[in-house]
Amino acid sequence: MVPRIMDHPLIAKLQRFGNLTQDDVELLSGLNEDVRSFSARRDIICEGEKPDHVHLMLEGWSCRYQLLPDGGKQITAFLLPGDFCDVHVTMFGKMDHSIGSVGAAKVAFISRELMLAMIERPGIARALWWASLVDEAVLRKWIVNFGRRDSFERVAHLICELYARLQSVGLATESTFDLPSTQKDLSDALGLTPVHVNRVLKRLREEGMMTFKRQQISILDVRKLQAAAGFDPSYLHLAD
Amino acid sequence: MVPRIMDHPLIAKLQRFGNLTQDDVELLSGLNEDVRSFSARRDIICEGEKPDHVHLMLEGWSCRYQLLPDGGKQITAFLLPGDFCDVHVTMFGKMDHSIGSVGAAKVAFISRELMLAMIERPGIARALWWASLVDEAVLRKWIVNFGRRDSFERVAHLICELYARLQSVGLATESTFDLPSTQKDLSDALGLTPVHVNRVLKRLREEGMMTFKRQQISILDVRKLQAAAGFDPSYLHLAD
DNA sequence: CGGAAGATTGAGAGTTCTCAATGCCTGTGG
DNA sequence: CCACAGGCATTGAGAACTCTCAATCTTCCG
Repeated sequence: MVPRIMDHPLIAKLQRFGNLTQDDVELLSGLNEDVRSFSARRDIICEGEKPDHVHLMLEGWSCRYQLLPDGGKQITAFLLPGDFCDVHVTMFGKMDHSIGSVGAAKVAFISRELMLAMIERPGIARALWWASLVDEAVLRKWIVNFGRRDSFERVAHLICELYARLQSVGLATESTFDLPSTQKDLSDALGLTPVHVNRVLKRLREEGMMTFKRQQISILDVRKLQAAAGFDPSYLHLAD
Repeated sequence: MVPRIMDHPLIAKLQRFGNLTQDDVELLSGLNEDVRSFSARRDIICEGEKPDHVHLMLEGWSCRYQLLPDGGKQITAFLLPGDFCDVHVTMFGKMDHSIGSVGAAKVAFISRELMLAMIERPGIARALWWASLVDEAVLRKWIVNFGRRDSFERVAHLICELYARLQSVGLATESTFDLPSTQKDLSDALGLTPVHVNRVLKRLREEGMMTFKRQQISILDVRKLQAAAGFDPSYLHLAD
C-alpha cells in the first residue's frame, strides 16, 4: 500500500516552490526507502550527533529544541509533514540542537548520497533553498512574538501559524486541526509556563475565538483570532 | 585608497568557510563597485521593497527589524561587517522586514547579476550557504534566550555574542569593542524596555563583569560573563 | 550657553511565575 | 465491568520580575 509518489508531502511542497522535472521526481522516489516510526515523545536525533543522513517528516509532528543546564527546555520550531528536520548537518556535520517527536510520527531517513544528489538538481535545490528561507522567516517572526507580544497574543499567534501551515499541507479542515502537543509542549515553545498557557487558552475559549477537546482545535472566529494575534500570514510565503 | 581586495570583510569570511579559487576572488572584486555610506539610524531598505540588488555590510553595524502596529519595534539580528543583509530577496523578491543602520555604516550594493554569478560558483555558494545556516543558528539561540533566560542572562548573552562575532572579524581587541547602538537599540533587540536594560547593565558593572563608557564596552571578566549568560560559542560555528 | 538626546534612578502597577491542590481522562489489571 | 494509577489539565494565592510613568542627570553639539 505505497501511496502514489505525487502524494508525498515533500514532493507536493517542492512542486509549489520550484518546477520539478520528470527526472527530479524519479530521483525523489528514493525518499521512501528508509521510513521509520516513532511513538510520541521520542528523540529522533540529539544534540552532538553526527548522522550520515537527514530526516524528513512524513506524518505527525516533531520539534526542534534545546535543553538548558537548569533543566529548562526551549522549542525553536515545530516540524510538520513535508518539512526537513536537519538539512544543515549536510554542512555542519554535527547537530547543535535536538529533534524529538511530539505525537506519533513517521520519518524518512535520507542518505547523504541522495541528499547531495538532490542538491545537484537546480529545481530541487531551489525549492530547498526556498524552504530554508521560509524557516528563517518563521524564526524571525517567533522572535518578534517573544520580544513584543504578551502571552495572549503569543499563544494566539502560534495557533494561527500552525493552522496556516497545516492547511497548506492539507492537514486542517475549514476550521479544525489536530494538535498532538500537550500544553507543556506549547509552553516550551512559547517561553511560558504550562500553568500560564492553560490560563491563556481558557481566555481564548472565553472570548469565543477557539475551543479544544482531546487533541483537536476548533477555530471559531479566525478573523478575531488573527486580529488578536497580529497575525499576517505573508511571512510564511505560502502563496507566492 | 582602495584597500587590498583580500582585506574585504566578505572575502575574508568566505575564505574561512569555503576554498575560493583565483577566479572566485576575481569575480568578488566586483563587490566594491557600488558602495554607499549611511549615517546613524537610517533605513537601508524597508519592508515591502523589491530591490534589484542585495546589501552587504562593509563598515559599521545595521539591524534587521520589524515594526508593530502599536509602534513597537523588534530587532531580529545585528549585521556586522562581512554580513549579507538580504540574500533572501534574490528568492522572495520582496522584503518582509526592514534593515537600518545602527551607527554610521558603509554598505556595498550588489547587483542581482553579480549575486547570481556568485551563486553559480560552487565555492562561493557553499560559503554563502554556510553563512545562512549560521544566521539560522543565531536566530534559534535568540529564541532560547527570549524563552528561557531572564533579563540579566539575556543581556549578558547578547554582549557575549557580539563580542565573539566582532572578534571573528577583527573588530574587537583582547577585551574591548565598540558598540554603536544606544540602550534603546539593545532593548529593541532584547525584548526589554530601555529602563530595564539600563538597570541590568548597571548590575553587570556592579558585579565586575564589564564596564562601558561612550560607545566602548570593556569586558572585565569573560569567564564570569559567559557563565552568567550560559554562553557557549559553538552555535556561531566560527572555528569549524 | 542652550537644547536635544540618551542615560540613570525611583516608585508603583501589571504580567507572569511558583507552589500547591484538585479534577479529569485513559489505559491497565483484576 | 470496575477500580486504580499516572499523566495531563485546571484553578487559586502569593511572590518575583519587568514595565510604566516621571523626574533628574549627563553628554554632545551647534
